This record gives sequence, C-alpha cells and structure tokens, in this order.
Amino acid sequence: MRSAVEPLKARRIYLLLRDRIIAGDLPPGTRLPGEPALAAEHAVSRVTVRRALDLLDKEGLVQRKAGSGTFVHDTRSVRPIVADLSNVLSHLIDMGRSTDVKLLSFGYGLPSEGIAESLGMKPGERVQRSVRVRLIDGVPFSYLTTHVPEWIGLTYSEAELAARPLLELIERSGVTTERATQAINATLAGPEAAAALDLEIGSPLLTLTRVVYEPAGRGVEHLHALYRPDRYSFHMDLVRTGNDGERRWSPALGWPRASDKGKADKTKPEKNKQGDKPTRAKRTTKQRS
Amino acid sequence: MRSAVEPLKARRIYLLLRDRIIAGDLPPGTRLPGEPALAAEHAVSRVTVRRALDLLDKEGLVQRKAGSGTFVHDTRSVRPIVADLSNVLSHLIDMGRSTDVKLLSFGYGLPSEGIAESLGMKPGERVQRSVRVRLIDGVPFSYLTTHVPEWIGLTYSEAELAARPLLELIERSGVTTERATQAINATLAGPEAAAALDLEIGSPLLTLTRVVYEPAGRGVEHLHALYRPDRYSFHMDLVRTGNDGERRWSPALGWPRASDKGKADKTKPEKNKQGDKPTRAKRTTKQRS
DNA sequence: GGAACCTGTATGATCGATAATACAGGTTGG
DNA sequence: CCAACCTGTATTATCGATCATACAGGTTCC
Repeated sequence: MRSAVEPLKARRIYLLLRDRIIAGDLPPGTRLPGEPALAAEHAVSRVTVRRALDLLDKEGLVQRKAGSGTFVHDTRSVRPIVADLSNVLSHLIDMGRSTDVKLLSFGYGLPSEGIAESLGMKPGERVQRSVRVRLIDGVPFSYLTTHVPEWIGLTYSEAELAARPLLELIERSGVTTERATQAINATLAGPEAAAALDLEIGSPLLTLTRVVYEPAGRGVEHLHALYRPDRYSFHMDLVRTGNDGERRWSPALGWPRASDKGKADKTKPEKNKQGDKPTRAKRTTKQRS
Repeated sequence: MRSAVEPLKARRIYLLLRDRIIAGDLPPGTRLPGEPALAAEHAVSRVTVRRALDLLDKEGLVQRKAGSGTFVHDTRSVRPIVADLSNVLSHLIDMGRSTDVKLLSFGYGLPSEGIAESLGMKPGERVQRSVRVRLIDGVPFSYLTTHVPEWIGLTYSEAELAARPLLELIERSGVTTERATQAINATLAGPEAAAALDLEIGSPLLTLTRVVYEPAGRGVEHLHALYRPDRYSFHMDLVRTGNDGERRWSPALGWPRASDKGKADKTKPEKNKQGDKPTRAKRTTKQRS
C-alpha cells in the first residue's frame, strides 16, 4: 500500500545533524563521527551520509578536511541580521551596511479574496500589487509582496516604488497611518521566492504579514514578507510586567536596548563563497529603512 | 557533474500550490485546474501531480470530488492559534480550551557551549535539560527544550515540571526574573520534533529562543521552542510612534487589543481525521499559561 | 441519454537515489 | 616510518520515484 513519500534519506540525516549543530549539541570545532560511523548509526550507506555532509558543507555549517575529519564550522560568522519588532534595520544602516531594493513585479488588478478582506475593500475595487526583493550588502534576504488600494497606488510611479519606502509614498499621498497588525509565522520556500532569495525550494522561511490601517479603519497596505532565517530574525527585549496573579512578559519599549553585550554584533558580511549566479539586478536602487 | 539533489517533484508542486492557496491567490471554494492541465503546466506526469494533490488533501487544504474536480478547502477552519508577543495564550484558555504538557525528557548534564554562553555560566557548571510538548485540545503544537542552571533546577522535581509552568518554579526558588531577550526565527523539523509534533520531517517550524535573566544579569532559563506554523503564530498590534524623521512601528502595549473583529476566532478543534496514532501520552498534565 | 469533462486506478518503462564494496590518498600519533 | 584513522572517488546493483499510457467510473451540462 501507500509508501508515504518519505523525504530523501540524505535530507533526513542532514536535518538531524543540522539541528544538533544549531542547538549547540555539537559546538563549533567539534569533530563529527566519521562517515562510516554515521552510516552505521543511521543505518544508511556511506554515500548517503556523504550527501548529507555535502549539504551541511554547502551551507557552511561544517568544514571537511580530507584525511582528518569533518568539523563543525564556527557558527558565529553567519549570525543572522537582527531586526526589532517594528522590523526596522536602522542600526544596521548606522553600521554602514547598505540595503538595496529590487523591484520584481508591478501592476494593477483585482485582489484575492483574503487580501480584499483584510484591506476592507468593496468587491470590484482594484489593487496595486508589487513584488520586491531586499538585499543587504548585495545579498538577498527578504521577498516582499505588497498590495495597496488602487486609489493610493496611483499617486506614485513604478520608479518611485523602486526608490522610496512604500509607507513613505502612502503617507505622501495624504493618508495618515496610525495602526497596524502583524503576524509572524513560518513557511517553506516556493519556486519564485526560492529563486529570488537564492535558496533551494523547500527551505524554511520566516513570514511577516502586516496590514496597515488609516485612522478611519480602512486598510491601506497589505504586506507579505518572506525572510531567509539564516540572514534575518526578529529580536526583542522583554520585561516582566503585571501584578502577582497576572505576571507576563511585555516588550521593552524604547531604546536603548537592554542586552547589547557585543554578542551578535560583528556580523561579518558573509563570505560569499561559490561565486555562482552574480544575481544580476533587474532594477536596483538604494533605499533606507 | 553534481545533480544538485533536487527535492521531489511532487513536493515542489505541492509547495507551489500550497503557497498560492495560503497567499489567497486561490481563494477557498475555487476549483483547481484539472490534473492533466496541471501536469502539462508543470511539465510532469499526471501521477506526480496526483501526489502533490494527495499531500494538499492530507493537510486539508483541498477537497477532491471524483468526477467533479479538486477544490480549495475553506481555510478559515484551520486558522492557527494566535499568541501575542509575550507568548501568552491566555485568551485561548479563557475560551475554555485546555492546554496540556507532556514531558518527554528530563535530566542533568553539561550544557553545550552556546547554551552555557547565553546563560552566562562558568565552565563546568551543570544544567537541567528538559524537553516538553504542549498540546491544545489534545493536539500538539509546540516542542520546548529548556535549559536551567542546576542550582535552580534542583529546587523542583520532575513531576513538578510536568505540572507547573517552568517560570513559576524558577521564581518559587527565590530568583526574581525581570528581563528577557527573545528571537523569533524559522527552521525545518528534525526527526524528534517532527515525531513529537506529528509532522513530516522537513516541515517548516517557527522557533522562539528566549533567555530569561535575573536582576544581577545571570541567565536563569534558556528556552528553545518550536511551533507548528499551522497551529500557532505570533500576532501583535502596532502603533506609529516617533517624530517626523524617525517614524516607526512600535508594539501597541496593553490590552485591550485593537483588531478583534471576530476574525481568527472560532478556530474549530481540527477534525482529527485519519485516526492513526492516538498520541498515547507518556506523562500528561494540565497546566496553564 | 450522451458528450465532455473530472477523479480514481493500474500497467510497464525509465531514471535517479541509495546500497554495498573497493581503493586511492591525506592526516595523525606512536 | 607505519598503523589506523580519515575524506575523496569509483563501480555495480537494487529499489523507488517518475513517466507515458490506458481504462473505469462519477459529475456536469446540453
């Protein structure tokens, strides 16, 4: 009967080792068990173990030395960018790193039902849809799909969208934005996002869905963002609030931030090994925040 | 040369359709193109398309009717649980839904380097490590790995950990917790987490890593949580703050929450079809928060 | 009823992933 | 130097995923 489409064994072992490395169970510098040992441990052939190690190697998680062994690579050099809740990269820009935006798609049309509902639009109303990719130091890290009601979208041009932050353009049109809701989740990379973010299909992605409202309560922007988790993550400081029976954590508002012990700071610009696919930009423009 | 371990084609098509469904591109009720059409569109055989649809069907994203077609299932019945930033499920509990905890592992030992560093421990100091699974209405949705310095862990028993929230036990030991930092990210399910959360290996997961500090700055708890994205997501309301040049989004503190338009509310308890694996609990206890 | 679509199911051929095995060459430590 | 490990590489065999094709049966609509 049904054979249950088991994912590739190599991938299974890859994920297992990857988890142990990331969880710190295999600290940087550790020598992994030899390929024959791993093969025996997981009851697979050595060829399969090698493929798993190849994947880890390609991601820079391990370093292989012929004749010597396979070692866990020092992870600290590939720490992801951290952004606070508001999804602001300001301190990165302060550090002199440049963020660019590439506009992949731009057009008008009818919104899907879910978008229309969350923007509170009447049936038949049209939206502007755009797809952008954000790069930091030339490396793509987020894939943004935005939907904006047509009457706002018409106040700026395609070129302006590629050059300025969308929220700025919206506010320039006379709309004031005050409230927003957002949800953070996880998903797998589909073909388009995978290509844009230079990933394999099926890689994990962080998602952020944000809907921005104007004071009257109508939605003015629907943002769906996909982030490479190895290059981006949400970070926040919490303080314990509330009275005895109802104690909980609340985000510590307002900089200065609490824990800046020089920990995840000197994020090196990624070694950019394997010089494949120079990511020829279709339309790239400097843009802040 | 290298054949690049392309993920299974069926999985590729599955992901593609899944993205379009979740993104709202294919609204609930829509009839998908026929299997022959999809096969042609993606240049694969019909058998492969069927396997992709099988996966979507198994996840409840589509519904197939012999002779009629394949339809996008009404997604609203499988909306994920929403938790606010502080990771509190209080309003769910208020709604009468029960959360249980299953303790999978408990023990003492030396921490990995990363854990030790984030807890600010001296070399040689030991930690208590525990792995728990949280269920809501009997369905697992999170996989928690916690590390606590031994001197705190010794103040409570294994049975207590299975019955009470960890932070409560820590505070009971005399430590006051005031600050914490946390990061949200995404990853793929490894074998253990996949088994515990009733998922396929390689499924996407939300991760939350939180380190809790006592006033003196020593870490007292390291929490690594994995969440099923289809059953859990982080949600927050934002307000626009800051002066002109420095406008940004800040979390809207303090309930009452802004957007409760009865949207993601009536989350039905999941149909629990396919009665396989009755999830026999090893050690299950009611627990709040 | 009947044409035209659909899903469900079965078949044998093909191709890639995996297994089992063998050997070459580097590294380490006695 | 040499024994004992390691990674790198190659070979052949097997098994599962995929393909191409065909047919059965349900649904829809004219």
